[in-house]
Amino acid sequence: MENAPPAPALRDVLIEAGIALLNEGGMAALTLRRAAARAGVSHAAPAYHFDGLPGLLTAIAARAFADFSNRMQAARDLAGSDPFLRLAGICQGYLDFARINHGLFHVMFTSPGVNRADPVLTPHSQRSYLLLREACLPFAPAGAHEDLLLETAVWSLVHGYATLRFSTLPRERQVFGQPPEFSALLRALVARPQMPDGSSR
Amino acid sequence: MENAPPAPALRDVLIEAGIALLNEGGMAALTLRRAAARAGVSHAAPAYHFDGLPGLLTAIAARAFADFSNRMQAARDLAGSDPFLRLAGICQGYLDFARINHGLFHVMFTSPGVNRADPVLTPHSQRSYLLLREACLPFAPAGAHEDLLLETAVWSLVHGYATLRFSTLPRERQVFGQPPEFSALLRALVARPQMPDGSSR
DNA sequence: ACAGGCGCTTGACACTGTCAAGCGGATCGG
DNA sequence: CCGATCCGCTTGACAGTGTCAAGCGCCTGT
Repeated sequence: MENAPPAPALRDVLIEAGIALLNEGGMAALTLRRAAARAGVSHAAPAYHFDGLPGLLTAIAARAFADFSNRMQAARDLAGSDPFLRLAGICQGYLDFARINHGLFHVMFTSPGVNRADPVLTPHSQRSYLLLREACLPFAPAGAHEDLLLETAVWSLVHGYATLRFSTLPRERQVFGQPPEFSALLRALVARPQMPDGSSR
Repeated sequence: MENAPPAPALRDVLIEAGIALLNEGGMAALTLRRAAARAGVSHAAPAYHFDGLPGLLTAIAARAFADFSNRMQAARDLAGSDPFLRLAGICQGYLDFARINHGLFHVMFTSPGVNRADPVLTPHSQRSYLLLREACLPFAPAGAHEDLLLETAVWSLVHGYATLRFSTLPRERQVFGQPPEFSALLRALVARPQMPDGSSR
């Protein structure tokens, strides 16, 4: 009578248990057996819902991309109406997510085992890219509906910055000197006067 | 009498066995026991030379950074004397390495377990960064001996491009449309007239 | 000749992913 | 109301993994 949970609950519980393990102990702590134990089920239960460890990783990546998109979208909407500030907001959401969720970020982009062509995952990752693409649109050459070069440049720049800044290198002081803020890099890349109203920043 | 190998030979053999495993079967194929078997020694031999699996990964990363630097340097020297072409050569070497050596690239930058503060590793990774920094120097504002912003931007751009292009996404057709060549992205970033002789390309 | 240590082996342990078999309860056809 | 079916999960086993302690052989220095 009362609204029964339509989707199997254990599946979601296992995903959240996996994310918790990832946040606590990094990639090495994420284990099918540990996720099962944390969910209070037997050690082989995850194999029924996911196709092995890659399946769990893929499901975690899908959920992570959803949160990732939400964070970018929220930061963009908070930035107001200026096109550059909106794009910078997207990037700030990107970087905040990478800084706060090391483990999830690693699973999403660089962990082997994730099936990045999974039909459940791809809509979420595409939504992330579309948010960035949309924010790049005001800087497209004429009235074009895309600027593949700018998209790729911003996407590469923010992803590389996030990786080098938060993921691979130990803490701060990673390479040489204090690294500049990202918005300065973005401004160096997006300094073209194609804005609709002509405002220069 | 004859020149005896001064350094322990097994250590290097294990490193090369690990690299071979990495190239053949990716990250999942790299195992202490398999590297030992391929080197023809017992399963616990690697533990003597390296501090566990992280130690082997770190040693592999050190050697990989050396090859990485050599490749960038060779591509730069082949590019002639034009500053932009030299910087583009560095980046081309960077991207070629990432394209050809998926596994090593992953170990160098994003694999957990590598001790990136290891005193054997850091000189090699710093040499890589110094090559890029040096190639950025002609574009520094005045006669400055560094341009931290440009360095970080180029480093982030090329690393993000390499990651998104060769590593995370399945094959080609990864995002939307055919991605532009990297040199176009680089040109969008490095379009400032600070060149010593004033030539615009 | 003898002590010592370096380089490696042997054997064991806990832990991992994966598979086959089985079980319990809900659902449904008769 | 009964029995079959099937979903969701458990149980038990297996090979493979990293790691550790103990030990062995050989080479070196004294």
